[in-house]
Amino acid sequence: MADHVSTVMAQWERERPDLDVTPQAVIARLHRLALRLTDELVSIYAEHGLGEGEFDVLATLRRQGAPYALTPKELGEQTMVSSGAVTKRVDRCLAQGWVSRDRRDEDGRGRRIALTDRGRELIDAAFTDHIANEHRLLAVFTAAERRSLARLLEKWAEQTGA
Amino acid sequence: MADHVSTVMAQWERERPDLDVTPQAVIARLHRLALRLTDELVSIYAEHGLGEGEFDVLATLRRQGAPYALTPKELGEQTMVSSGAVTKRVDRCLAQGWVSRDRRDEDGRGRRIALTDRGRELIDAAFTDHIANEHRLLAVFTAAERRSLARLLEKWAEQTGA
DNA sequence: GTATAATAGTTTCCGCGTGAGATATATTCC
DNA sequence: GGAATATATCTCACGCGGAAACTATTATAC
Repeated sequence: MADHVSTVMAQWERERPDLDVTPQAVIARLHRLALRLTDELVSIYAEHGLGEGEFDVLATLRRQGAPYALTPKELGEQTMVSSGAVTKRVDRCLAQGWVSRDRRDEDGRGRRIALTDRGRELIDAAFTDHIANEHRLLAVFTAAERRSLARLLEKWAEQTGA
Repeated sequence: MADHVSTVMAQWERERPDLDVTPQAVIARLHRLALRLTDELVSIYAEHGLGEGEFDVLATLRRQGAPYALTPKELGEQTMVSSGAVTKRVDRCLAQGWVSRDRRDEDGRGRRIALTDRGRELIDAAFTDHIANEHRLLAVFTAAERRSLARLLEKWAEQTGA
């Protein structure tokens, strides 16, 4: 039984025999898989009342270690979203009492976003479930396959410009 | 030089030594990579005046072969977006004269979305560039690595429910 | 054959991210 | 020290997709 991407590739080979569409075996599959995995991950976030953006913010702060704080700029760099998105994500976390937002005294332009106790408890619980979920999603693979996949993805990411 | 994901994993190991975060080596990398690749692909679509949604619609119709037509339902299934999104994507393509939308006589509920000549010329040009772009993005890898990566992704997708 | 259910698309409202501008504060250069 | 520039953040209009409600048509049940 051919998967969707194989079918698509066969169609292209018939329609555009002048092109070598073999890259799709990697690129199209990777994108479809990423979409599907995102759905799986998001469903766990939702069990904790979190959207993807909120999870992203809280987890990023949490893994910095005490005192669990970053500037909006750092937050944006680590989570790969625009400054406007950071503001709104933080606004939402703020409304729920998961983070605080203070002016930094060293630099009046800067802010300091920090986890509250409630935020920390929440992300600790959610992250525990999240990791269990990732283990479940990877259960298809042997340890060797996982290493191999991780290595290939790392190599690719590094090339593309980490 | 460690990549971003390695850094993140090291942070989690320090902060949450109770968890085995190794799955992130695969899952987080895959997601970051997918984001980055999407940007690269979209920039080529944009050179042809296409957004991702429009490219998706036109390419899906094109690869069906003559007469390059599908129903909105089929279009939605193949491109993994909601029915509302299909309507709007088709609206946009329609406004540019790239597709037509007719009532199907066998079933008055159904529609038939078909490529126009202009739409076909456009997607043929755009897709040629798109595939060249994918080759460029995969140039990092040896043929064996590409096969290996394709196989691992296929296995995973198949498990997750194609 | 008519009522009911199923199916195909469309519309509407909403949430979220982007990107350009606006604002406030810092820094640099004379 | 003041003007010009740079930096950090926020604001806002916009585009896009999701989900549910709605419309139109067809299929099913009796």
